[in-house]
Amino acid sequence: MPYDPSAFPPFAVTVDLVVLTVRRHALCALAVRRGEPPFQGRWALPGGFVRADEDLSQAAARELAEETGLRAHDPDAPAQDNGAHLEQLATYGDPKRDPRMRVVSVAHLALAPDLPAPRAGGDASNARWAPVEELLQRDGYGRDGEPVAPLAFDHAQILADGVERARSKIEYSSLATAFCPPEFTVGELRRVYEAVWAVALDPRNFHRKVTGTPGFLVPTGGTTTRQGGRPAQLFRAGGATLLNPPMLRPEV
Amino acid sequence: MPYDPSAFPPFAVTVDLVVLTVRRHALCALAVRRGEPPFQGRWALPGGFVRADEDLSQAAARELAEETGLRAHDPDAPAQDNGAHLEQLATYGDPKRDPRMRVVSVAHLALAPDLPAPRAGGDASNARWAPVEELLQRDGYGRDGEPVAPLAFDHAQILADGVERARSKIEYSSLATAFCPPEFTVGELRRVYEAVWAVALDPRNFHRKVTGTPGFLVPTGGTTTRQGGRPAQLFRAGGATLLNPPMLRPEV
DNA sequence: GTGTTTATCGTCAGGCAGACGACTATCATC
DNA sequence: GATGATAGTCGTCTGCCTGACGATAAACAC
Repeated sequence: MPYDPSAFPPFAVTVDLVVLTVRRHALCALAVRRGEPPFQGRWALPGGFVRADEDLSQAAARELAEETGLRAHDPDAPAQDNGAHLEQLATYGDPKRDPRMRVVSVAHLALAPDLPAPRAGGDASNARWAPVEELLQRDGYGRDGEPVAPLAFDHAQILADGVERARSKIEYSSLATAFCPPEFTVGELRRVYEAVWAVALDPRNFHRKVTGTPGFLVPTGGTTTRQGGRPAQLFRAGGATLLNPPMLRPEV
Repeated sequence: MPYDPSAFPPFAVTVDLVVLTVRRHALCALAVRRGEPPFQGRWALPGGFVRADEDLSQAAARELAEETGLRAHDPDAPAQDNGAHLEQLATYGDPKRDPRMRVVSVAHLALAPDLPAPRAGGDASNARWAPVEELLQRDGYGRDGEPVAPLAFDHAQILADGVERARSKIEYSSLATAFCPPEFTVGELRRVYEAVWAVALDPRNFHRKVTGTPGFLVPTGGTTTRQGGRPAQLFRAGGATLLNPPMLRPEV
């Protein structure tokens, strides 16, 4: 391939974000309403162009901060500093995925605790957390009665890929703690797994597994009652990132 | 983000290939020698520009065919038709990764049986299979005495990521069969695992595991003696793509 | 106090992996 | 043709982990 600037076509490169959180026992993703064509008025994943001097991960972190106010977590920093987990997901480059021009989108996956309220550049009506199950259904009505239209572009595929990545990754990594506040109980962690996998887990076996895996959880000494019932021990995420042996997802 | 063609910088988009195979009990990758600057004369991963009307996977399949003659395997087609496995790996977009201009490279991972001889556009002296261990070492000498220089661009990182993907993916998928010819023995499959993981596995436990996993291997009825010793049963890859429970990689 | 809820500890049986013995079937060599 | 080397295949045993589930503990609502 000789070097000739005219020999290759120019592309626009964007980052799109699959931002996941657990709200009211359901796995939810951040969606923003498109303000202009194409797909005007439809929901889409947040994202934007990569700037000329930006790395891809920098662009993703910048978009994440713009949309949610969350600082991106350095993937190599184990300490839970309330930043969001951010990792590259996959790249989508079908020539027809954007009708305007040739756009290659590098999708990223972010996992965040429930805390933040959406703010799409300050306009809350144009951003929301929606259950992924609702965003991925082809048509019909959401539970608030609003008609559901598929996500813009190929964002339904991107979201599905991100959800699948999250579902499989909490099996063999400690990533589920990224959905939790800095201190959390075993029950809260279990409800994360239950929401992401959409299954019910035995509380006793779950407790044995997570407390018995070295480096997964570190007790902080405190206890709390957030759900009624017996007070629970508080934990922080431990240094371990890989779970060996993994958490087993129940058969479907 | 209003639509304004001048609002985003133009990028060149390439695909780079990590093509892995197992040769002489070692995991090897395809490397090509660069014919022009930058990094002239250095080894690099094969790759090239994505064309204006091509999807990313099409571009990767085209490059793979140009470099090796291998047909890419449809990732959704379970039948082993001697095509190579091809999947997207990750995307690399550091602004300084190519000194000439802003290039975003969508790396792909290909796994192939040992059969093909390298042919970089017909010029065999500019392409070779090299042990990944040799390609990844920072300096020193290869076993043929030739001095070793690091791969061009960020290709050492890309290769390392591809190798790590392959190493982890053969744990929980039947992908190791992609390194084997259409019909193979349990011993040949075991040597694939041993080469990719660089470990020794117990032949008896390995045999029990792979023959006991439903859908992993299908006996063809034939037997063969390729290594001296008792003739071995021949198998084809079964329909299963996910191994449950997974193959366990021995502790390091 | 009583019932409800959640957390935590224990017990038991089944499945699977690692370690390793034993036997089989071919080839090379004497 | 016997002998050893090489490689494949079948079994056994033990320990660990998981799923199912009983029991106890500590809060709150009434």
